[in-house]
Amino acid sequence: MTRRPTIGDVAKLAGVSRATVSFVLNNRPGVAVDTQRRVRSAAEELGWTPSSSARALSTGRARAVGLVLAREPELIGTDPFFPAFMAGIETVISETGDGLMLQMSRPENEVDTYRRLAADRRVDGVFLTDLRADDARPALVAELGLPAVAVGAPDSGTGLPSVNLDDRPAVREAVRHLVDLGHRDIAHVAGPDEFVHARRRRQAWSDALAEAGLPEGTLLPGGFTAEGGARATRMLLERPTPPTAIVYGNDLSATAGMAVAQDAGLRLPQDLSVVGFDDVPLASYTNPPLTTCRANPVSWGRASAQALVQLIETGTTADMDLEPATLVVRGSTGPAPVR
Amino acid sequence: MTRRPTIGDVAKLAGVSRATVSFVLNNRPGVAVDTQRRVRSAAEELGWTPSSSARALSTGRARAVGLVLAREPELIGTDPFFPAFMAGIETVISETGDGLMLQMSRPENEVDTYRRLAADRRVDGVFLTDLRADDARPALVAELGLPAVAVGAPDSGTGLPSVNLDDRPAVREAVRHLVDLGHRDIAHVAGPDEFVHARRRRQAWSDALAEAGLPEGTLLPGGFTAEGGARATRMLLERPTPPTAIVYGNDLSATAGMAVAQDAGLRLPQDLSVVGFDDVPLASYTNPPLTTCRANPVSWGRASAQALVQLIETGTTADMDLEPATLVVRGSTGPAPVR
DNA sequence: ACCGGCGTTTAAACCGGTTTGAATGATTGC
DNA sequence: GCAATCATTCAAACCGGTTTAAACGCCGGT
Repeated sequence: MTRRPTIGDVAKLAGVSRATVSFVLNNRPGVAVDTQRRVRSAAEELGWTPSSSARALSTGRARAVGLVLAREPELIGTDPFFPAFMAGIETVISETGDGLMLQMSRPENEVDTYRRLAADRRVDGVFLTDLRADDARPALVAELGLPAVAVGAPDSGTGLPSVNLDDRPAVREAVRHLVDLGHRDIAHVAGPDEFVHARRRRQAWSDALAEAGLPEGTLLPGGFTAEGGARATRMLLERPTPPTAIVYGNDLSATAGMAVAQDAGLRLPQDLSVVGFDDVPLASYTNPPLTTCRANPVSWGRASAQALVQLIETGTTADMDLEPATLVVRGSTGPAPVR
Repeated sequence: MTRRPTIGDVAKLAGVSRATVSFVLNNRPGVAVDTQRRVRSAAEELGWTPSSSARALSTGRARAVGLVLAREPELIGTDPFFPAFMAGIETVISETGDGLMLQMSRPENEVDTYRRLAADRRVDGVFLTDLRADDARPALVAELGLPAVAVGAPDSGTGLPSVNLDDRPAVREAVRHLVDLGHRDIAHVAGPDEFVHARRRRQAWSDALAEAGLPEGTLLPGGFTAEGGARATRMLLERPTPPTAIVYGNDLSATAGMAVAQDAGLRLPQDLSVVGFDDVPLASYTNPPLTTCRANPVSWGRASAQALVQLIETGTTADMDLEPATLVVRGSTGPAPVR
């Protein structure tokens, strides 16, 4: 196994200095076209590619961005958001040859994870997802001098650029859809309240009820999990007057809720209407097909990556608002039962 | 914003040379304990952490491993395997402060992605997942001199160390379970045949039928997707004599299949038994709860990471076999209907 | 013949660590 | 008392790039 070629080898073969090779590589002006050709063909012949660590050292840029997934391990696999979001990031950064460093951590170690990411300088910037109401990370990245964009935290006073995709229109639309179908008792099985997006969905549900002139609905925590959704559904169905419709924080808890309701002998949607959130691939294949809200996490990842890259390169970037989530009506919602 | 401290700053503050600081950092023997203390407290005071790029440059080790996800974008979010697998990797590499570089690519660009990963030397080794029957990657990583472990390709002549988790016992168990329940016509809705693991599951199904003295069952492609599972199920149900049980390649297609069957008026499990694979979080909350096969992708990730780290550090590592997948019996399987 | 200016190229310093071989001072052996 | 040994420390080279300031060759103008 022969040592892999360095810039010096290329320079020698092309009969120029290392500086010239570097200039050509970064297509800087002021190199004769003939020289450029010689350098390029020498590089090609040797199969030379610059070492990223050497480059990182001299430029001070790691050419990588970081994503921290701070979820309970058992939740990690259940969320369709992250894979799609990462795919969106990738489309942007791979264009410039940048990399994505992934760190997973338990929520309680999150801060240390960011600290290490910053200390090592393995990344030039990070995404802040799953922002919580009282989140320590904005202050942390500011302290560390680490460029960061907040993903989905528009109303924040974080001082960070943020990329937003509004969940609320879809949820409001869902509630209106149910109201139009005659529902008057519409419950919500929410995600963990510390998450900004869970809270926003809850707020949208609550606002929409008020807009429709309805009293406050029943609210139960579902934790974005199947188990939580199932438990909340059981509790709702045990009430003296169960709701006729339930809006869930995500598809996972909605699907589990549907199963619980059917298990209790209810027919969907005749006896109970159900709405989810996410539009997971399975949603059109549940029985009945799940009415749900669809966002576009790929475009979200793409926009977030663009914002972060710009922030890293220029020092500033504008907030961005993506197309809001929309309602997808399928078979799990229907006219309210007559009591 | 003050420049972040370097090893030189620490050395000056501690009153020693940079070499000494480096020795202390890497706890090499031959430094007086008193000096060690001084260096450590100086580092602490300045909040110094070594720059990973500088380190990478001089040691020639990137201290990161790479994972390439070459899936169709629409499939990326549907597989519970990857997040869990990555979580397992993370538990191992984070101990030593290593990082995980994630690259997503379309299957057709996969080779280029590995090439770039190797050329940049951003990673010290890679995981090869989703191995296909005639896979170009083992030869590629050998050519590139890139350490790699094959994830789940035991029978291969790849020459690569591999970490395996046998799917087959669970599938065989599933078929036996169905046979015990009186089923004689057990179909299989398989994953893409180019994947080694999809093929293995199919083979196990087929072998188990033979072992039970049954004729060959009906085989249909389900592509590991909801849509594919639904379509295959429709086709199976349209047959003159539909199977009384279906073993699916994964939970996603199984769940979609259940919905299709119920939609066609079948009661589960009275009219049709269904078995999935993966044991996704939703599996115990479908209606009826899904009988399925459970592997442990977290431990798989952990073992793969250990193997890769050892391979990187020592140049060799032993193949490893993990505990095979097992059958989890729930409500979607029951006695065969009497015809 | 000399000078200024331009386009092109380069030597050398630098990024922040690691590593080697030698220097230093203290201890031991004879 | 002096050389040999040992533990400790350090100066300097090195990793493979980028960048700056200076040098070079060549041209036209006077």
